[in-house]
Amino acid sequence: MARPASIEEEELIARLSSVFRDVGYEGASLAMLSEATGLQRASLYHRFPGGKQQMATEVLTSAIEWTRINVVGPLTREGDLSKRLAEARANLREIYDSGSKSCLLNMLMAPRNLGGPFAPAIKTAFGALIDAFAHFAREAGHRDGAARKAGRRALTLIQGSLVLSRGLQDPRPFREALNALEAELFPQRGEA
Amino acid sequence: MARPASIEEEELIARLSSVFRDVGYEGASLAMLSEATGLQRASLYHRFPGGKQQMATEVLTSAIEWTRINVVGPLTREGDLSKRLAEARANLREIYDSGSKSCLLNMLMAPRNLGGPFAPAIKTAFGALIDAFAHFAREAGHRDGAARKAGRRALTLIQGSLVLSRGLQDPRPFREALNALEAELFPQRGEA
DNA sequence: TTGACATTACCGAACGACCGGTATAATTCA
DNA sequence: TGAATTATACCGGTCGTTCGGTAATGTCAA
Repeated sequence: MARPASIEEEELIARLSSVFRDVGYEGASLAMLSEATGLQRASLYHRFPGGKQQMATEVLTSAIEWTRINVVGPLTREGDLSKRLAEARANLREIYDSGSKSCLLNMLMAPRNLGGPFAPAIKTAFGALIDAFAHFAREAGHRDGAARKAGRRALTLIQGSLVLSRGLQDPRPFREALNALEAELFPQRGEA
Repeated sequence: MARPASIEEEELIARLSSVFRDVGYEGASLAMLSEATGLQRASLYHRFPGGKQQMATEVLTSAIEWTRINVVGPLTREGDLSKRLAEARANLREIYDSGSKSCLLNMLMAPRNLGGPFAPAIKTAFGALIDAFAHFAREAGHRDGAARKAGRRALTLIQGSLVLSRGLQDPRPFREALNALEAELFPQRGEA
């Protein structure tokens, strides 16, 4: 068909993702993206005719898909609750490198802060994650309202701990947040 | 002395801060900063010979000072615990506009993600906030280790809720986080 | 097999626009 | 006036983007 790509789509997206996660959308220059991927700027435009914005969009789509599979999946499928939560937690720990890497959803929020091109996707992604956590909490014995609150809290803890861990350069907040998930999602003594 | 400044230092910093909070350091152009302040670029350089970086540094310093006075202060001074916490909460709610505005410390973390020019100040600021919350938790009856953990958790909730509230365009996570502070910092039945 | 040709992947060079920053003249007030 | 402040014009550099061209691969008829 065509000359074999020197870099496959998947790896390409991964490398672009790494840049956007590190420096954000505005901070990511074509020079950086070129260097990170090994492709010249013009070559990037061959793969992504829509330019930088398309790159970020595809990276974002890929990240959301990853979340759907590796977090929402375990939280909402059938099976042992503890195992499912442990799996989601392990996946989160890996992708955030124990808290040293930031969340793409947070890094892409800045551009034109409200109404930016990524805002709808981010909103949907956050919503899906909260729903998944809430579904899990519901299944774990929480009542509806409390389950939704627990879902929001779970995601709040994760996002906040990523901010803190990066700012303090200390993995502890992220680790503590992951460990706290169990207590957050399973009703404790005295809770409904 | 000199011609009366058409805009005072305090207001100037506030307007610069607003831009950096909205679009981050890389996203803030001198054109934006000029328009937000009503000052021409050259005038900004008269006030800030160090350029954009100095503007961001002074904005950051000002924000940290604000935090020291309006959050750390109430949390660590003497007096009724509930009143002090309520005051800190009210100040937080106001500066974050009920969750619709983002945290400067988070927005200035991106530039050269690790080892950036703002990283040390951010680290110190986060540390001071955690210490203040921990001090409060300790005073509220928590034991040392638990108090420090509660301090980290309090800041984690605030930062995470800001991320969520902005991403979801929904003030609820931030409001819930503020409301949760009491339960986080005061030992609950069953806790040490 | 071979040659013609379309398709694809990639790159070098250049574009206009805007970046952060500066020099200098005009303006404004004590 | 003289000092402080602003306004204007400009600088080199980098931004995101585009274009023309080259090399590699695939198709297919001869």
